[in-house]
Order: sequence, then C-alpha cells, then structure tokens
Amino acid sequence: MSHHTRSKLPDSAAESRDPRERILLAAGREFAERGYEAATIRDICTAAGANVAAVNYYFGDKHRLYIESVKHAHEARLRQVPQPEWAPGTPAAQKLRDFVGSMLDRMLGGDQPPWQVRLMMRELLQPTEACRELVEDYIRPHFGILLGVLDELTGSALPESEVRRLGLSIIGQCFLYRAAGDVVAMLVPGGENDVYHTPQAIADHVTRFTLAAIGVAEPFAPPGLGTVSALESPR
Amino acid sequence: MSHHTRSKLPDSAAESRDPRERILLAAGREFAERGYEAATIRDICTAAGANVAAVNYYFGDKHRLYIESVKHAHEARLRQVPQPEWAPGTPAAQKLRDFVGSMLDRMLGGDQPPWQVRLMMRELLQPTEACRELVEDYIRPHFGILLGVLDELTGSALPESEVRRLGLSIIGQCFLYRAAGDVVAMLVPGGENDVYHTPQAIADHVTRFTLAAIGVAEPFAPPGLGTVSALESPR
DNA sequence: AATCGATTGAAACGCTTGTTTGATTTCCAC
DNA sequence: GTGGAAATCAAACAAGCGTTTCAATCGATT
Repeated sequence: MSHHTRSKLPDSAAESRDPRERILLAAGREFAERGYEAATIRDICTAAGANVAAVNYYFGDKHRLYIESVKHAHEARLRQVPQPEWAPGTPAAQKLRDFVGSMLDRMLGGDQPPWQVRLMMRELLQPTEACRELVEDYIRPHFGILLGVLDELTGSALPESEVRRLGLSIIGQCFLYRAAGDVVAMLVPGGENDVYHTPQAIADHVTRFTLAAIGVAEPFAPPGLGTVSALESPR
Repeated sequence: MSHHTRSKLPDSAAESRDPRERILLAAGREFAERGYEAATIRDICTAAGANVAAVNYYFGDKHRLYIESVKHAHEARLRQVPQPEWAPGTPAAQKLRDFVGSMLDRMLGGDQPPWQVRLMMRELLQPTEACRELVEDYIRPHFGILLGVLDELTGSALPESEVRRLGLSIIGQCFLYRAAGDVVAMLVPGGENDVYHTPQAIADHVTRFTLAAIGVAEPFAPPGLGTVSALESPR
C-alpha cells in the first residue's frame, strides 16, 4: 500500500508530499514571476493543489508566506550551488574566470532561468525584511571570495576600499545582463545577442576586461595611441 | 478675481493648473515609489487634488495612465538633462569621464534621487509596452554616444560587437549602484559608502577602470607580477 | 443673459483581494 | 473500533480596488 500511495505523488518531479513545502514552492514561483502585490494567494494555492485557508493555517498571512518563500528559495539555491573551491596553487586569474563564470551561470541559469534567482533579484532591487538575511548569508560570503581573489590578483597592493570597488565593477558588469537583459537585447542587432551574450561569452569578456584593467592581461586597444595623460590635457 | 484664483494654486511650486498634468505628475511619483500594482488611483488623485473619475476622463483607465506617466517623466527628464556636447578636439578620455559622470549624476540624482529615474528603472527591469519607446528615444541615443567615444578611444581598431560589450561593461558598473544601491551599502562598512560611493567617486573609478582596461591609462596593480599568461599556465 | 459642450463631483457598482469561519475529513494513539 | 487533535475544505466575510454613473458646475460663444 505504501508503494501505491507513494507512486501517485511525483506529479511533477519536484513536488513534495508536505503541503507546507508545496505552498512554499508555488509561492516562490508566483512571487518571482508577478511580484508581491500582483501574486494572489488563490493562484498560489491552486498551483500548490491546496486550499486557500492553508496559507493562513501554515503561515499566518501573505506577508509571512512571502518572507518564508524567499528564505526557502535562497536555501535551496545555496544547496545546489556550492561555493567554488580551488586546488592550492590555482592561478588567481583562473580563479577570477571561474568565479565570474559560475556567477553568470547562476544568474542567467545555464539552461533555463531559475525562478529562485528572479525572486532574489526582486529583493535586491527593492529590499524588504528578507533582504538583510539574504545579503549576510548569500551575497557577502560570495563577495568575500571575490575580494580575496582580487587581493591575490593585485598582489595585496591596493587598499581594501579600492579592492571593493573593483569587486563591485565586476558584479555590476554581470548584473546588467540579468537585471536589464531585455533592454540589452534591444540594444544589440537581432541575433547577435544569442552569439555574443551567452554566459560563457560574457564571462570571457568580463574576465578579460578586468584582468586588463588590473594589468595582468593585454589591454583591449593596441598600445601606441599615446593618450595615457589625456585626462590632464584640456585640449 | 483672476488674481485671487491664481494665487491659491501654487501649493507646491511644480504644480500645474492643468489637472491632466497634475495627475500625470502624481501618478509618476506614485508608480515610481510603489510600483504599478500597489499604486492606487485613489491615492494618485488625492495627491493630485483631483477626483477619481478624472483618471478615466483623461486617460481611459489605469494602464493607459501608467503608459502616459512613463512617457511624461521620460520627456521631462530628457528636457532637463541634455545630451553632452564637446568642443571639437576634446580628448576621448575626457569625453568618457564626462559621459560617465553625467550618467551617474542622472542616475543617482545629484542632490536627491529623482522619482523619474526610479520609474524608468522599473521599466528597464520589467519591461512593459512603454519600454521599447524608452529605449529608442532615450537609451539608444545615449548608448550611441558612448560607443562613439569608445570607438575613438580604441582608435577604431575593435569590431562593433566588442565596442558594444565595452559599453555594456561601463553601463553595468554604474547601473549596479542605482539598481542595487541598498545592497551595495550593506556590503561596505558603515560610513565608507558615503565617502567612496558618491557619484563623482564612482565616476572616477569607472573611468579609470575602463581606461586601464582599454590601455590608455595605468593599470590598477603595479606591473611586474608577471601573470600575463596566467590563464594558460596551470603551474 | 441664455445656451451648450467640457469638466468636475459624490456616490455607487461589480469584482477581486486577503482573511476567517465552522463543519468535515483524516490521521493516529489507545 | 473509538476519541480527539490535526488538517482540509467550501463558503462567506469585510475591505479595497478600478471603473462607471449621472447630476452639478464651469466657461466660452451666441
């Protein structure tokens, strides 16, 4: 019997038997897609195969459901995307490329854009209570790793505030493609977006751009233009 | 009499006598602050000193009011922030610094963060119908100017697709501070944000970072680390 | 002053929302 | 089995939403 009752449950591979979990999942998807205000409890419960009263029974109200769903998505995401680890002796430039690549994979989602990222992105862009926790548990550790790589890359010659700005420059470059991807696609001629703006291609560009700025890779433009002090000369 | 009726109108200096204009303004502010779903017609009309029926009278429904308010904010913003123009002979590096500086001033808003930018940002992050127009009239021309500067800066040696990626790298760096400014502030130690992340300081950093990557300014790290080909050598 | 379209106003409409109710079913220890 | 708590359900609740109505008012033209 337990065999039979189990076999009818995996409707959609990820669905849980626990209704609380099912609601949390459906809520995450709905909040990610439509935003807090536009997502309705009825839609969420329909998607979760639960009664509308279940939300109040398990979570109290809509707002607490939202907070819980953000945490839940964030924990699930943490579980499936482990922190990058490198064998000792790995060149710093390689670490940077790995870091940027995995960040972009996580953001743009390899095959399909994961709704968890969309949900977290909403929190970053318009923080609520769940944001601080998200930053401390998820963003800051990753950011710390990036700063470590950059410090290594620059031979620890830069003050921390400057290393931090370098890190933000890197994140910003990647962030644009995730947060404003539709606009980016509008700005490039049709078709080129698919070729030049894949996660790998972007990662290559961002890494090369950063390494060149730091000075451990060749600059983009052929040298010899002699405009190093151009900023000072007013004409 | 006309004197008396006029004198009571300038409640808030920017308020117009035209109710259509007043509603457009209040709607923009409300939509920018709360988002489309959370903003209510009643609040908008109260703020505009108009009746709720006025929205339907002038705009038909909420959705068309939103579209119109986005366009209105965008046009107002275009009027007060003219395209940068340079005297012939201005060094390209100077143009870049000017461009980045004015973009950041526009985004982060000099004295106070303008609600128009917030409204446009919402459109970029989650495009609706108003977005295409916004991109064509506002974003693309500015982007074109940036590409021109970059092309000049690199001596026209790079293919257009690569120049475009350089441009996106610059925009991305600035974009982060506007779109995820709250999170950035959380990531830096208290107080440092006010010092290191002013529009001017960011503009200086982004410009220096970009010029270094292109190769017309000194790189960040002192040379001599000998890691130019670090990517290839696994040690 | 009278007229008529344009504009404004207060009130209500129908609908959807989040939330609650109270009865019903399920589950499990005894 | 049986009792009793836990969980589920259909139904209804009050409140808020966008929208509509229609009478009152304004303002320019005749």
